[in-house]
Amino acid sequence: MNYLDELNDAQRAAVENISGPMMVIAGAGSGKTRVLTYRVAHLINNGVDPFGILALTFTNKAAREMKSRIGTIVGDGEARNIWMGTFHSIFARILRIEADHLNYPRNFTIYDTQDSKSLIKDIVKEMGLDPKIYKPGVVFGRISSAKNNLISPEAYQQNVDIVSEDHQTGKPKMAEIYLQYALRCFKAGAMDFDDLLFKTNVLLRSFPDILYKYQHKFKYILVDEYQDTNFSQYLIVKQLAAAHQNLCVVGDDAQSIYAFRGANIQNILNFQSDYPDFKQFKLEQNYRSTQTIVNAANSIIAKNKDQIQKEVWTSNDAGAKINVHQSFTDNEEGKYVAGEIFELVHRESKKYSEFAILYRTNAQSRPFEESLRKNNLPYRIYGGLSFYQRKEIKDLLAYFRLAANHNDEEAFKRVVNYPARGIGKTTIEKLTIAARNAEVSLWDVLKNPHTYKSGIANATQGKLNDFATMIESYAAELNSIPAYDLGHLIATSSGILKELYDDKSPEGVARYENIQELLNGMKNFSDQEDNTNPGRVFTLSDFLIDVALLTDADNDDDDDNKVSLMTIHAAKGLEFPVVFVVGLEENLFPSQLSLHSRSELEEERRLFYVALTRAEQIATLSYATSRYRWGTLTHAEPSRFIDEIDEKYINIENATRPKTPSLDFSSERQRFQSNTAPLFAQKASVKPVAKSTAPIEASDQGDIEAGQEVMHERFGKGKVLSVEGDPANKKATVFFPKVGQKQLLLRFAKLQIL
DNA sequence: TGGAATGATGTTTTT
DNA sequence: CATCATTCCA
Repeated sequence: MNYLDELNDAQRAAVENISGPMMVIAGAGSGKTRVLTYRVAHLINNGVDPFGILALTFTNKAAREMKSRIGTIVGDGEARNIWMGTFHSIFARILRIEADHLNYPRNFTIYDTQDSKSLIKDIVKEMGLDPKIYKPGVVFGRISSAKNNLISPEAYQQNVDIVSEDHQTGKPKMAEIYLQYALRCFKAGAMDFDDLLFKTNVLLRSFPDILYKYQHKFKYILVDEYQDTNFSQYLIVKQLAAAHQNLCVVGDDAQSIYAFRGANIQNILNFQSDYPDFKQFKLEQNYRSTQTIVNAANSIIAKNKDQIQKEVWTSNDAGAKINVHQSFTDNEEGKYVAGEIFELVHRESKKYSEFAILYRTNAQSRPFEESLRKNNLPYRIYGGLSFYQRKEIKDLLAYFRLAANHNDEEAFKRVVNYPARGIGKTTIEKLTIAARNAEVSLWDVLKNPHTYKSGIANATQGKLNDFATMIESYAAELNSIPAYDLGHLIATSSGILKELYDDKSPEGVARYENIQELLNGMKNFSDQEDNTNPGRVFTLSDFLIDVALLTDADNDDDDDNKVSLMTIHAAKGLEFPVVFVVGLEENLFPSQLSLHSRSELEEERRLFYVALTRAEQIATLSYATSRYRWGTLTHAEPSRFIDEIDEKYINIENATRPKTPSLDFSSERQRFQSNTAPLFAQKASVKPVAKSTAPIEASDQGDIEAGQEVMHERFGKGKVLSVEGDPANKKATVFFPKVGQKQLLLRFAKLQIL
């Protein structure tokens, strides 16, 4: 049981508390994952059946990693049987098992956001409403938040407050759209992301025997990132935990950053009233970051009103001050960050994977990509347009989906005429009209043109029949041959592969490669071994169950040595030695959409807190005074969040002369900027701070040879062991008592001979 | 019916 | 500035 020795008192207490309701408030970097992992292992070591443990995480990746770490303690065989995954994937699994209770097919389709919006667009059009008023994104958001608050279409329609609100915003038909949307999803045998939680609630509420079954199946329930659960998730957990009350929730109110999608911070604050006899554990010691970073982060979060009192502290070194860097444009910001990374890599032999660039919005990644590429710095972008959202991938997946579920209309519309097979707009229109009149699916009309009087010409009906025959031939193999074999067959015989192969444009080539990549992934999927069931064939049906809920973060090539670029949301739960938080400008971070209310601004502030606390050793904050936004150059003010950090933790890097009306954005300009005008001239609260340490005068690199004592800016005193390489690229191996042996390029390392 | 050209339109964050 | 969507032409 030596794993208990690896825990501090608070962590250990949480791990050893086996039964009853409990809440762990875990400050940033306080070893939350370790506690969760060890707690599950501890349960199993104390005789709890892994099949009876339900552990809900925020990402599939987190679940996978946790499972394998538990496996190293209790054995993989045991760990595999834990029900561990995201809310969405776990309850999708349960919904498939129980689908017939809800009159859904077992192999129901999961609509992603694109599918949902496309369906809403159709509905708005069919209802003859103005798509400018009923924008798909807005309508979808409204429906989504209704579902997350467990408001059914019927309840929505009857809710006076909601309906009058819709009238006030000029969208009186919202309730009807919601109703139609739910109906069409049902007819298509599809659930959207929110349905996976909503329908789970329906299932548990409407069928007491099913509720009973899962209550007694899951004797121990753990929920990670509890601060980011919404009402729908909260109620699922509450119902499931009601019988045994062995519920452990872990979270940090200071890191709640998903209120925009319905996450309710009240869930964490209300835990006490739901479970009056609960035990609370606070993890307050931070093992991740330097004192400077921890203290700076604390000084920021202190500005928020809504929070649970806690004191995050660390016994780590003080560490370097947080640099605050100003650029003139977004492009220069990119150059600056790439330059810093280049220098740290060469001067301190850091690995690329030790760096992260974090931004507020995905659109900000471009200048960083360019600069990194120019400097030959390998990088990986997380998020953005996910692999699975690319057109070519969605197209191929749509064939899979349609084979599994002929009523999946979003898939149908996507591929019925792609690649082009002479089924045009008018034909689709005829199909649609007939389908809506008879309240059946497009597929039904296609198969029975006479019954539904589609009025489609014979020649065209022939083409439709060919299409149907093709899809049905795929369907016949769905549960028999390996996923890869059928996937490859579909990609080829549908004509998609040829279509993309013939496109020799760079984008076309990239698309072709993406399809290949998907097929490679399917090959891996098909080839996996099921230890409990040797010889099992992993079919396309199996593949489809997983694929809808996969995200980019689940791609496993993160062992490479690359700089990470991602939004702060995507960085949650991760940590890096060196972090750049970029684009710290008013109206960008905090986002201008958040400025209307205190609670939204507080969420932005928590987001900033999350960003800063990702850093272990070095954190740099960066902003530009102007940047391209929707095509035009716009002026930007430094973010208020910079002002909010206690100034003793930051180091304002480059003072600049006052802004001039005539803007010259050439990079040359940086050379002029050494002048004296204080940064934030118009913001009285922050004053420029002198550099904490005098820069070390670099000695002429030619003089450095083995045996000498040298001084390094960051590593301190050291001894040169050897020097090698051609004169322009001399590399020295230096031993520093503080940090050990390092290889340094003399071109970059500012070494001073002592 | 299909493809190319032109216009409008929009940027928060994600399972 | 990009993507998308609609329109226009062959």
